[in-house]
Amino acid sequence: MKGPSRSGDAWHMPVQFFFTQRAHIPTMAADLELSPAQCHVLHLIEPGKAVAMGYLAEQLACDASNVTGLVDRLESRGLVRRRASERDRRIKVLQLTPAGLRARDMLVERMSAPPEIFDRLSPRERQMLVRILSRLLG
Amino acid sequence: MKGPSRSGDAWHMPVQFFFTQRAHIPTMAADLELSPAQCHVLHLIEPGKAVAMGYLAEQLACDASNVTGLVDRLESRGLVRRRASERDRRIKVLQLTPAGLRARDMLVERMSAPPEIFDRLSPRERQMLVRILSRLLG
DNA sequence: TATTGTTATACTCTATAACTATA
DNA sequence: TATAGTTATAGAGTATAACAATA
Repeated sequence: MKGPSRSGDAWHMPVQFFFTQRAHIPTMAADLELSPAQCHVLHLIEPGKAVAMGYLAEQLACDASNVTGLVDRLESRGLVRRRASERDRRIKVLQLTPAGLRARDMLVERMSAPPEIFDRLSPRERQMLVRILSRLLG
Repeated sequence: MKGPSRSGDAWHMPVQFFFTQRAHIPTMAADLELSPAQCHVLHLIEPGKAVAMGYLAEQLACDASNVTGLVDRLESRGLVRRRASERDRRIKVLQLTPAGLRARDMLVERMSAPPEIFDRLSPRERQMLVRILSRLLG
């Protein structure tokens, strides 16, 4: 593919980037003995914070029943802890266990620097990438 | 989250970007009556080109048996065509049908400009994004 | 004998619908 | 009555192992 000339081509590049990244996930996840969906859940639970099941369903854009199964498996492996909220006992809140935090750290580490291609960016390009992606993420 | 100060933080932004994009896929795919995996396959089959099943397994980083099922479902919906290669009849090659091409075009269109946030980038930032992602993709 | 793709099997992911507990 | 999460069920995604056809 030639260098894009029309400004519209810029829109296609994130698509390419997404699918390329997506292809890396199964192998990376398998190394951590996780599924891609479980990786996504771990990433959504920020260290030291408690999040509700419903929040995960919202962020994953999936049905709540799905979250139940995902959390079942993560909990059975000791990566997250599930307990009823004190304010509203219908709500179940989740927290990373120490093992879950380690898994999440490895995950971000692996995904952050998967191939060496990042080294090919200059410091200025890295800075620019952060700025642009920040704006794309709102 | 504050703006990143250490250079290492730059690595986290693509991770954040990936999972944010991943969360958009199920809804977008459902609108096209496709699964995320089927979207990935369609994206890998470039218009007018024939690709082998094995190539897809390689690009998806998944087992070949998996590709059989994915292609079965895409073929049964008339989005791809599967035939034996003439040079080596062990190899099955795939091509988009006209319907498959339309689906792929809609897919890229939807993923390329999902939210209006792209408008917030200056022309120079867009250009920079293309250049940086091009290098990240090799 | 080696390679490409398929089939058989088992588990995970996912949505829909019905259900339980709490509000 | 409404909401948060679970359970039951079914279809799709995924890996492993055994297999068929071709080379």
